[in-house]
Amino acid sequence: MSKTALQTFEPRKTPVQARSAASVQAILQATVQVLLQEGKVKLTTTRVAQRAGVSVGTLYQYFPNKSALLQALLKAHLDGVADAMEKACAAAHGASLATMAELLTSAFVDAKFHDIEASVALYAVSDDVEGQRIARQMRVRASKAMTALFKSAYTGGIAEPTRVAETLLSAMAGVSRGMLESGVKPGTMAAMRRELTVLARSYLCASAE
Amino acid sequence: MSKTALQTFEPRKTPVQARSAASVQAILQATVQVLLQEGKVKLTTTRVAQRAGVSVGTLYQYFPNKSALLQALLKAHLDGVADAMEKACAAAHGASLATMAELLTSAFVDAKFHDIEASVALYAVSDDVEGQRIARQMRVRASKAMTALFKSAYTGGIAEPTRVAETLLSAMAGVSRGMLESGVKPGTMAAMRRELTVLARSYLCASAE
DNA sequence: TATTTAGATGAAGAAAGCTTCAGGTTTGGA
DNA sequence: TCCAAACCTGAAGCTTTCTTCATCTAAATA
Repeated sequence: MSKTALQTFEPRKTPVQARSAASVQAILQATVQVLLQEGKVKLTTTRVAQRAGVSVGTLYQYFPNKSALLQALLKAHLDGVADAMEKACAAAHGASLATMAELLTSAFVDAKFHDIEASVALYAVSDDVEGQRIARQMRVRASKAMTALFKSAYTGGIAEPTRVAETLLSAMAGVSRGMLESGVKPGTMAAMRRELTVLARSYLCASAE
Repeated sequence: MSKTALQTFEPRKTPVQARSAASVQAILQATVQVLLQEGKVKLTTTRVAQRAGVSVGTLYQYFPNKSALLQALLKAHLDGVADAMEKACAAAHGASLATMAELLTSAFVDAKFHDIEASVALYAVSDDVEGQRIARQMRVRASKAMTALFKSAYTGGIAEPTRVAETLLSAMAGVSRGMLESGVKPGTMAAMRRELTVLARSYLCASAE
């Protein structure tokens, strides 16, 4: 086994006492804060530790390296989104396309805007090579579930369910991103939700044979 | 004036001989290549210069710093997209919503996929703080033009042209990104073009009063 | 209470990158 | 041909960051 190629990203130690669990939480939150306020280029392990109120050594006790810290954060976030989408697909099984559109957009928006700060901050992380891999996994999970859902459609089936699923998912992701990156205002958010529903519904219905 | 705050991003020197113009071109292309093959974290000025076949010193003769190099690349790319969108809006003025949908998606896809390598590579750049600023400027230009276009719609006007413009633009961006980041295959591209047109047309028509 | 285990600390080693600049080469005009 | 301007070079200074580890403190356990 090559020495350099093998790089573990597993946590070095799992917290067993309450004290250390708090440290880990503080570190994760601090990472989001630093990402938002300083940007990814200025994110250093020392700075994160400082803001979390712990020492660098503590950080390295739970995360083997800086990259693992960022990946853990991104994975947790995207897993949440994928979970939400799968749940929504299960709930919408057999419904009409219009209902599917509503449930899917609701689930996506809720999941993505649940922790707005993290969502915004993590865009900076998702473009690293490893970040892209994680994002892709999430897309695969979601679009698989959506494809299966479309096949179960109550009225007029969709000719190319996979393609439609991927397109719709990307579109929702794009619209959310556009909004998150240009600053979310409470009022605008409700409007976006509506637009996204309109978009999803009209696209799905247009895709039905 | 603060010493640190003032940072110029203007080129240090403008090429006047053919030799230097070639160097600049080589550097820009090399940047894309390094970005694609090594990723942004491993992109160093030395590596870029090496791949371009020049020395670091030469690089710094035309770009005041690493950030300026990346920004120049991103700006050129996004300016191209914004130009294309404005042109398409001018061409579609007064047409039907369906025609608008087709012209807008065509323009966007053509511009974005004109230089696929650069498009893919530059996603990694667009998430830096300065990159986001540049991306925002492009979005503003495009959505302004689109808003004006929608107001000129031949049949049934759109109630909230600005919101619809921003939503559609983000959706197109999202779908393109999804495709570019998961690897473009020639066949799939034509399909995506169709899906995007369907999406745009159905969304625009659904948004008409 | 004594002992062991978990957790925390932060100075410092090591590595890497950005940027400069003094000096060399090429080009184009006079 | 000769000179000035444009262009190129790359070793090295300076800074920054990651990561380790010997040492200390707190908690749990017997």
